[in-house]
Amino acid sequence: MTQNFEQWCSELQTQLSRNQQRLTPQRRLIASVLFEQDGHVNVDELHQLVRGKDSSVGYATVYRTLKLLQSLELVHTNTFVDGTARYEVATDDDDHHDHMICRDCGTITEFENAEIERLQDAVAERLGFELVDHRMVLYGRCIKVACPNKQSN
Amino acid sequence: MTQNFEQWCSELQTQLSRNQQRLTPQRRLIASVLFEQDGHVNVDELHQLVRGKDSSVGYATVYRTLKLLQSLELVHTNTFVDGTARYEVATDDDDHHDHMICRDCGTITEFENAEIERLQDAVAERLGFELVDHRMVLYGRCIKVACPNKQSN
DNA sequence: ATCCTTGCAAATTGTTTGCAGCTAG
DNA sequence: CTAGCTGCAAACAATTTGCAAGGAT
Repeated sequence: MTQNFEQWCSELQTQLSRNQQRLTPQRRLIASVLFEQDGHVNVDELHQLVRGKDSSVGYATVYRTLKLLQSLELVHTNTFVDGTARYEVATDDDDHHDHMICRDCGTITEFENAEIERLQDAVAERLGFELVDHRMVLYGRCIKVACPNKQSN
Repeated sequence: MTQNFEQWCSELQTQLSRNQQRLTPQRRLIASVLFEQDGHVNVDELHQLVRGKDSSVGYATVYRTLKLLQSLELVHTNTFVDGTARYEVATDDDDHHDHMICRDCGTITEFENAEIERLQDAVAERLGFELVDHRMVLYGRCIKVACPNKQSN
């Protein structure tokens, strides 16, 4: 996480005004909550959190804002185990990361691996493609008896 | 594809009877259509194909059968571009493959890369996990001007 | 006979959209 | 003012489930 909220948000601001769109209080709030969350929240969780600060914000606005942020490439989305899309702030393009998920407790751990990314490029090239993006998710179990990340749910 | 339908289906048969479940004509039909399809069909497409051979088979049965096959690890599921789950026959565990999708025409190409798999294992171990499974999807564009795999849809 | 399975339709779930009122610029 | 935005509720789409009838052992 190499940026702070203000930097990221002013980028948002810029992008929006470029298209005659507005940085409304709701959008700013949703963005800030998502940013400080810094995890992989789904719409429902995000909506709960946002409502904690402004109970008038509607579900649809959260959806629409996320879709907006996504189209501006300011957030990334991933659909992991359950069917729900999960969102996370997109930082600098370079530090792309992937995810490792514990089959026992569902905890999502991030990691980066430049070597794998190199090989992905090589694979794509061999297949005659220019690699644009990728998604990689590893599923596993903690080696320890009790998963150290075990959560209540 | 290292197996033929009969081999795969008798495995299914075995698994089913072990749980007092039955290999009904519908299940066999759905399985066979999925097998010969050997692609990445979604439920709707599969249902259409099945209906072509037996118009009485219901939508829910296709869903239930796929879920069943999935739980027996005889099919794998992946959700690519559109929101719909796509299914493919799981052959021997060893020849796991991943997917490369063309952003232009949506064609799904399969590939295997042992080197990447090795690195995935290494990453998981470093994070303190025993790697159980993974999903990797590469998104790209054909280098050629006109995508050779271009499809109508 | 028992109990798994089916087909249908209704119910759920996650997400999108239409619209009238509201609001930032 | 006047687009763009919001909240609500209704609409959608993918998938699941309840149930009565059908079928295999």
